[in-house]
Amino acid sequence: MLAEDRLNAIVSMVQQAGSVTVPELAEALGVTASTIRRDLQTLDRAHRIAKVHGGATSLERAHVTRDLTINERSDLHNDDKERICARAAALVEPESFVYIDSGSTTLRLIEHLPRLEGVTYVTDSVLHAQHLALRGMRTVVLGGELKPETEALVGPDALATLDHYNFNCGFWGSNGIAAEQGFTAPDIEEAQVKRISMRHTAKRFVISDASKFGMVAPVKFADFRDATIITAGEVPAKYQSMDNVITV
Amino acid sequence: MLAEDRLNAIVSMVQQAGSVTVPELAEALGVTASTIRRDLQTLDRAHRIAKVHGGATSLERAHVTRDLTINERSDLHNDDKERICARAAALVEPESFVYIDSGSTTLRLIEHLPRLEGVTYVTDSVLHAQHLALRGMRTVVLGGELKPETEALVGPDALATLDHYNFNCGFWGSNGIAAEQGFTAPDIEEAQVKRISMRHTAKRFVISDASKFGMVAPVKFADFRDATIITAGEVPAKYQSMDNVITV
DNA sequence: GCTTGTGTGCGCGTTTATGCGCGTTAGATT
DNA sequence: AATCTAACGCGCATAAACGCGCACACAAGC
Repeated sequence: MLAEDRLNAIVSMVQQAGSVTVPELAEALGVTASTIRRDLQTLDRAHRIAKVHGGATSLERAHVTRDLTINERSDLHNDDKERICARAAALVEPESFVYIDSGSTTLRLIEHLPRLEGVTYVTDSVLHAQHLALRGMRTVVLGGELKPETEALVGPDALATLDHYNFNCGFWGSNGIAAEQGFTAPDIEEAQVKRISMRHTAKRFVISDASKFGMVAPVKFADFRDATIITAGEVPAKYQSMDNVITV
Repeated sequence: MLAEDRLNAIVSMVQQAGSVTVPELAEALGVTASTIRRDLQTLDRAHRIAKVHGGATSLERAHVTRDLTINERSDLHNDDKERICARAAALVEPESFVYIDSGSTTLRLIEHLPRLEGVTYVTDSVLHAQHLALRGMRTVVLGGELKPETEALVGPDALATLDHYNFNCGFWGSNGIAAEQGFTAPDIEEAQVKRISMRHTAKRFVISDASKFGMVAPVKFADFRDATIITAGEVPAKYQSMDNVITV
C-alpha cells in the first residue's frame, strides 16, 4: 500500500468516526504505531485532521481545546527558538511598558517572560493577549479589525491606539531580514501596525531564527538598522559581524 | 475512548442538562471522579463550561450567580436560550454595523448569527471576536486592558474606540433586569463599556432568560426603557405586558 | 555497482493520563 | 454557631502514549 493511500485512508476513517486511536489505525492499516504517529503528524501539519493525545479527531470536533494545548507545543523542539526567546525575555525590565508583536516566535517568547513588578504588555494579537492574561500579566490589546488567519488586529483603530503609547521596549517577528531591504512582512496592513508600533518604542528587538536572513517579503516595515536582531543558528557570514545582530 | 472525546462528551452533557454532578459524569463515562475533576478544570480554563462545587454548569448559568452550587438545577433554560438567540439573530440586517457585548449569552448568540452581506461585528470580548472570526464574519475588537476572568476589554482605550463608532444595532447581556433599577452588571469597568456602547447604538437589545427579571447587580448601565428585552420562559407578570419585552 | 534518499520498524528514555489515598475545605444540617 | 458529610486538591505510582535516534530495506539515480 502506498503511503499516500494510507494517509487518505486515515483521513476518511477520522472523518467517518469522528475520532480514532493510534492502535486502531495501526491495526486497520497493518503498520506499526510509529508509522501512524508520523502520519498523524503529517496530516495535522496539513490541517487535514487534528492530532490529539492517543489518536486523532476531525477538525470540527477539535476546535476549542486545541488552542492552548496544541498551539504551545506545535513546534516545540526548536532549540534555537528556545534560546532566542530566553535571551529576549531577559531584556524586559521592571516597571516597563512592553510591546509584543503578533506571530509564532513572539508567542513562544511569552512563555519565557518574567513576572516582574509593574510591567504592562501591549499586543496586537488576541491570541497573544490571552496567553499573557493567562500567565497573570497585565495585558492591553490594540483595537481594530481582526484578521482571522493571523489573529492579529489591523486598521485605523489599531494605529490610533498605538499613537497614545510609548513603549520602553518591544519585540517583533519578521518574515524577511536583509541588509538592503530591511525587515519585511507579507501583508500591507500588518506591516503598517509593525511600523507604527516600532516608531513608538525606545528599544526595538526583532527575534528570529537564522533562516530569515537574506529573505525578502513584499512589504518593508523597518530599516535594517532600526532594530537589534536576536537570533540563533547558522547566520550567514555577512550578518554575523554586524553590531545589531546578537547570536545566542 | 479518547480523552478528547470525553471532554466533548462532558461539554454536551453540560449544555444539554444545564448542570451535572461529578459522580454522574464519572458513571456515564466510565472513569473515576479524579479524572472528571481534572477534565472539568481543563474545560473551565478553556471557557467551555463553568466548574462549580459538586460538578459543572453551562457558562450562562454561572454568570448569574457567582457562588452557585449544583443543587439548584433548574435545567430547562437551555431550550429557552436557543429560542432567544435565534430570535435575536434574525434582527441583524444586511449592510449593518452590529455591536456584540461580552458574556455567555451573547456567545451563544454568535452561533446563530446569519452570514449576511456587508455586516461588521464589533465586540469588547476577545473570545467572542475569535468565534466571530472563526465563522468568517468581519470582526472588529475594541482596544483596552484585558480582564483575565471575563476576557473582556475595558478602560479608556475601549471607550475611546467606541466613540468612533455608531452601530445600527447591538446585543447585550445583563446580570440584573428590574423596572426601577434598570439593567445592572457586577463590575464597574464592564458596566462602563456597556453604557458607552449602548449610547452609540440605534437599536438596543438585551437578551436574557426569564430568571434575570427582578435581579439587581451592583452597577447600573442602562435604564429599563433603554433597550428591548428578548427573553423566554416564565417572565414575571409585571414584566409580561411591557412593550419593550419580547417573549419567544 | 555504488550511492543517496525515503519510508518503516524497533528500542529507549521521557512525558502524559489516570487512579488512589490522604488531609483539607466548602456546604449542608441541626 | 457547631457539627457533619461530601467534595476537593494534591502528591504519588503506574501504565500508556510519545518523540527520537538508529538500523534496515528498497528504489532511484549516478
